[in-house]
Amino acid sequence: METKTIVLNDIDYITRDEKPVIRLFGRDSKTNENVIAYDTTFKPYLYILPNNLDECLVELRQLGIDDLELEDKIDIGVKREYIKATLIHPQEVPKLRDIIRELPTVREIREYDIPFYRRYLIDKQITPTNVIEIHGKTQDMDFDVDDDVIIFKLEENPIDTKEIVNQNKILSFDIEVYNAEGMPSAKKDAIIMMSLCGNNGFKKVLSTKKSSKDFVETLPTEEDMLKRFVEIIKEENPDMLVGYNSDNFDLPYIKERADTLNIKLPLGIDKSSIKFIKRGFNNAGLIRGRVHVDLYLLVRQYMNLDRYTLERVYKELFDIEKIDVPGDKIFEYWDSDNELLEKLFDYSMDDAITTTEIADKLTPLTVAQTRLVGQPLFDIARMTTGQMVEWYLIWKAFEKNNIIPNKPTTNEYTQRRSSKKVAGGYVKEPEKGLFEHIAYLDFKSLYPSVIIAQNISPDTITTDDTLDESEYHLCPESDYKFLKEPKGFIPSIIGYILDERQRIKKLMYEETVPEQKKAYDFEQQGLKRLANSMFGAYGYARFRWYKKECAAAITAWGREYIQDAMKKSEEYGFKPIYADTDGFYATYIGNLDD
DNA sequence: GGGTAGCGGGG
DNA sequence: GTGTACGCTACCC
Repeated sequence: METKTIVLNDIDYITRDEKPVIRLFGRDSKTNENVIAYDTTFKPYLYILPNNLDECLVELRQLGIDDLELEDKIDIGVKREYIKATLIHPQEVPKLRDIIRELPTVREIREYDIPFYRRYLIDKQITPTNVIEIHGKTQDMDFDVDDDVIIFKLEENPIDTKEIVNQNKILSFDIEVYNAEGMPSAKKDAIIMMSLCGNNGFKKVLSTKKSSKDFVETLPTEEDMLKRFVEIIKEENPDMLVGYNSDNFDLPYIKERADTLNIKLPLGIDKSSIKFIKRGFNNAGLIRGRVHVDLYLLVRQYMNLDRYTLERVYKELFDIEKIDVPGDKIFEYWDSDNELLEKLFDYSMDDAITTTEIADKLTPLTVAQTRLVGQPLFDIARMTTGQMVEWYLIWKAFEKNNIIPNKPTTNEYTQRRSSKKVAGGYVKEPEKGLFEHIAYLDFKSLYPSVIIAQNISPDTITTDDTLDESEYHLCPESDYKFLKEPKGFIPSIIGYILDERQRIKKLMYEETVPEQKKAYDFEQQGLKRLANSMFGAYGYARFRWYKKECAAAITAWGREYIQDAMKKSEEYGFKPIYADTDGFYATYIGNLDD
């Protein structure tokens, strides 16, 4: 048996002999070769809570489901016995679950909608972007792959070494398109330039026109340009392919152009073309085995701006104006064949360069979040913070033997959405006037602290009126009660996140190697975001652990905390003049010489 | 006020 | 893909 260590970039599954085959895509951490490790042993499953265990087992066997085991799992604080039904193929699950759900002996089904590759990552406890140790042998499989890709058959579970790679190789790309008739259409408007820029210094603009600029490479036709584009991506073999709005513009355009010109686009490690995955209201451009990140989505998540154009974002982050060519004039610059064309080359190059610079600044946080949440970087880069919280909790639920709550049905979802909104933080309108000796006092992570201190969790909320007052926390402004013991699922996880953050911050301050110091900084930022998003998630209608009462209790206690703090400050000679949620401004009116 | 249509980024 | 989906603002009645 051989052992390899790979940086885990991506994961999927394919079907062979009607059985699923998990594929881990990675890069050998020593030789840098591309590796696909496959696992034929992993099977899909779901949980069934029976009304009548024995009868239910009979009914399931009648359906031909005979790989059945009994397992104790905790459901929102209550231990129950579930039937774990293991199936052959993931695509059976949606078909069978509807039948199983309707069986008279079945009370409820669980964990029937966890994508197969995510299930694998969770169950094997391996994390994308980490270094993974794999055991098995180099053995061919009928994957269509490039010659230099190593195919590896897993014979044991992969092991997460927890080792991380601090610097990812980034290659950004951008295209310019002929647009004499307004927004271009890929059916008729050619791609005129394709720019590429790596964080290793690689810079190139491909075009069908000539230039004296050394970064320009001229190709005879658009077809040749597209082929060269594929070639460069294979040669550079980056950890991350980055574009700006590339999910919805560049990649769809490139794909449609290739289709129109009737040429192949073997960008994936398995020689596959770009695929589009429907995610919400827009596409995600997937290049198999490589990680495509659309920076626009990260920028939307991390920055709060009036507009999110590349220019605006670049100015905000670096305080430098980008080379500008008005979008609707691009075809005029192209047709000019004079210095305007030269300016267009510069503009095209600059778009890719700035994209790389922004990526270098923002993606380390996304990679840190990937490692915390344990899902693929491709997915994390397209998740909202609420979804990240959910997948983090799903991972933790597995660790703590908690069964995962179901996603809300459409009915539950619309009900939640239409129900009255939870009251927010306390706001004191600012007092008019000019004040001296202003102090700002605020709570460090107010809501996470409230959740922990009051043990606010779906599994600790109680309506039991026989309890003694000493046994629960009573929420102000309402009669919600939360048990003091045992520690709730979510408070214990937030507690862990906050402790972990303190530990990482300590490491960060002690660290002397700048690279590592930065890595710790991104990790603690990721943890902070996770802790702070937990409150919002309680009120997010699509959240599996949604609990309006918890959200309401958190803000109610939050209001109490801040108002108490304001009162207390008055005893020390302060007069609060403005407050919002977790902090307030106060003017010092006591004697400063005291 | 409640409801829905439209839009973001990209050229 | 163990598919089915955002969140805000403008404008309407």
